[in-house]
Amino acid sequence: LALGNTLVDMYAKCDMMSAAHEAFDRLPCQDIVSWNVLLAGYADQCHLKKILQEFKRMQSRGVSPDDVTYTTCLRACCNVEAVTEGQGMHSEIEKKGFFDIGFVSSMLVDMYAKFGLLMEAQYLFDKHPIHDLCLWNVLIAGYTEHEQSERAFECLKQMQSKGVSPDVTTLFYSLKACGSLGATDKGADLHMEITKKGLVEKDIVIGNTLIGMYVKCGLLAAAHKMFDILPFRDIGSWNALIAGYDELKDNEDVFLVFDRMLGEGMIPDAVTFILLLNACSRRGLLERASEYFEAMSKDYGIEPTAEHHNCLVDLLGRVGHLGKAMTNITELPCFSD
RNA sequence: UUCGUUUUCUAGAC
Repeated sequence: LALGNTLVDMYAKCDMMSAAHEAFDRLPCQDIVSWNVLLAGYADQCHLKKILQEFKRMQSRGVSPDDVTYTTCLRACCNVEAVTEGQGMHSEIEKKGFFDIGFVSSMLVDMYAKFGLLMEAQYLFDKHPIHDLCLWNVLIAGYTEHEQSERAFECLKQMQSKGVSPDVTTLFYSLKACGSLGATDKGADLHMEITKKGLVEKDIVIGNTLIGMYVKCGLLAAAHKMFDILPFRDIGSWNALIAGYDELKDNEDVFLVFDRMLGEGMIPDAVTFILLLNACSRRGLLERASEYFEAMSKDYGIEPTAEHHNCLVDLLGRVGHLGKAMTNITELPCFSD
């Protein structure tokens, strides 16, 4: 049975849900793990209805949900912002006494935080007996992502005073909080701490986040210096720098950064083109935008998404071509947004 | 055998 469960899990993780379901049906009997891996597959695919349906079905077959089941269902609710369903799961969790389990509670707090229901998130955090690193992180992330970075800092302080030391995730959000508050000094402190721990060498993402932090603080020179001292650079590093030049320089230097990037053999991604198109939009450069838009799919095989079209429509509107903007909108494969 | 937090873009107007 363990082997069969692994098979279902493998299909589910490859997003092959029909194969997963088939493998599931072929099992001699379905235990709690079988159901859990099936549900996890649907959770990742954002099929909430399907999940709730299977969740009911497992119970009607006499299998009662465990802590893993609830964490999975919460993740599904979180993914599709299903507040009511999430609250329903929450009350079942409390009734069955699963709340104290670390995985369950951090998912629960994370869900409420992502919904922007931070009072509820904080309340649950406070009443939880054990504040592990992950529970702190979801709370800090919640405050940071909802314009309450001061509170994020308070949490960070409290966390450290309780002897829990920040990990990479904590530092990501702390840097983000510095950015949105323009807290340059705090940012520089964190930078030192990160350097001391040798994390810049270990994790490119943290270096990229530092670039972003300096940009948000309006310090382009510092951002550029950070970029220069990175041990190596990925597309995220370049994108962060391009974003910085876009935001902090009114001239066309941002395009020079892009050219330099190409010169160094880095391949742009979808985000790069959103940045470039936005940069053109702000500067009213219709010609250049059209060139980038064309090059994107032609030279790099990146299919334009709604975001890319948004940039173009915005630009067309800005330079007074509302008619063309309309044409662009109506020509979209789908105009759901 | 199954579960939790992880960077880079996300405007404009007021």
